[in-house]
Amino acid sequence: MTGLITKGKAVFNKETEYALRGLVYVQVQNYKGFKPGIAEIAAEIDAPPFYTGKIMQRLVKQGFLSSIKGKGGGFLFEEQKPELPLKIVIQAIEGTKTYAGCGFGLKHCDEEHPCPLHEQFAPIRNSINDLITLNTVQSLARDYHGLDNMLLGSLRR
Amino acid sequence: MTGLITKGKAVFNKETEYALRGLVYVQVQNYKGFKPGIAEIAAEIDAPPFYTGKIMQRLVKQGFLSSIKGKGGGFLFEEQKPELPLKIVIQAIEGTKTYAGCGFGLKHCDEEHPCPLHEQFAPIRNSINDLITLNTVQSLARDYHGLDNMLLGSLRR
DNA sequence: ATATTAAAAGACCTTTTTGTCTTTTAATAA
DNA sequence: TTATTAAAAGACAAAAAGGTCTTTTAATAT
Ligand code: FES
Ligand code: FES
Repeated sequence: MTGLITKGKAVFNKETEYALRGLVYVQVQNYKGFKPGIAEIAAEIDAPPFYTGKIMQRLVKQGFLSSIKGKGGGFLFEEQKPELPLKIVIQAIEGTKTYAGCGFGLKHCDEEHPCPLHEQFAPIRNSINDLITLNTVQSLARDYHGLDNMLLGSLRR
Repeated sequence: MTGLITKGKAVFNKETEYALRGLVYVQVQNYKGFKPGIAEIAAEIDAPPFYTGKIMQRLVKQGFLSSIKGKGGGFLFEEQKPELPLKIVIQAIEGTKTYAGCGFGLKHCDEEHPCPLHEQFAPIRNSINDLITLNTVQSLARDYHGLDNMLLGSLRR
């Protein structure tokens, strides 16, 4: 039997999660003067190493960050580049229609053609959009300042 | 090349969308005294007919609604049953952890171990949970009262 | 130059999701 | 009883997501 009672869905897909965590980790290390490599990134963000490599390479190809091959190489953000909103990354991976459509799955979503969920759902969707627009890889990396581990017990004050 | 720039992700997966729309459509028709069949449901909710059949059957097996075989048959909600919150359906299909975890994909999500998104994300997640807990198949069906088409131009007043 | 290091490219594979279709079972109608 | 109708069951398959691994390319160090 397939379908009912599966594992449970996250907000973003795995590739997006790994990409976001990877980018933030790179920026955290960059702020400390380091350029992490794939093996280190994968270990620190708890992602499959080879898959992490593939994802990081895609991000470089998209121009989100730079990489250096060979000894002493790794990944880094060019300092002159503007901050990178999470939304840009998410949409590059999941498509531009992410969190833009009707929660009920209808073709059109607007005030003229609202589904029964629209009034309650639209503000939530707007909040999500604000969240991923206002937060950047850099702002999250700054939040991690001074922490040695991204994965557990992060921002306790 | 795979991965970057895909189609775009909806809030729920397809099976969940079809299930929710199908259930609401059945309830709308029940309120009018009809018991729709698979072909009609699929057409009205804009879903693949065979897949719709499979999904409706799973929902029956889960006990969310009843079905009657043979001539004059179709799907119906037993009137004595309590209203069915969307969340129950969603979790039966997508798993109980849906919209429960960290938006950043971390293993733990609580006030003691917040990721940099937690403070902004947790209230949004709570709103989503409220939305799918408070709205039921029946409440949405009542919202559709008097409408002949679930798919376009629905609740204009 | 040569060896070493590390990312890039890309082939390949597994699992999950989504979807199709045929056969079987149960109900009703003639 | 027989034909018809419609859901149930389940095999099968295509597409997408997730993941692995090998080979190639580019940089550095000796
Ligand atoms: S029409 Fe459904 S959320 Fe806007
Ligand atoms: S810890 Fe990330 S959302 Fe709560």
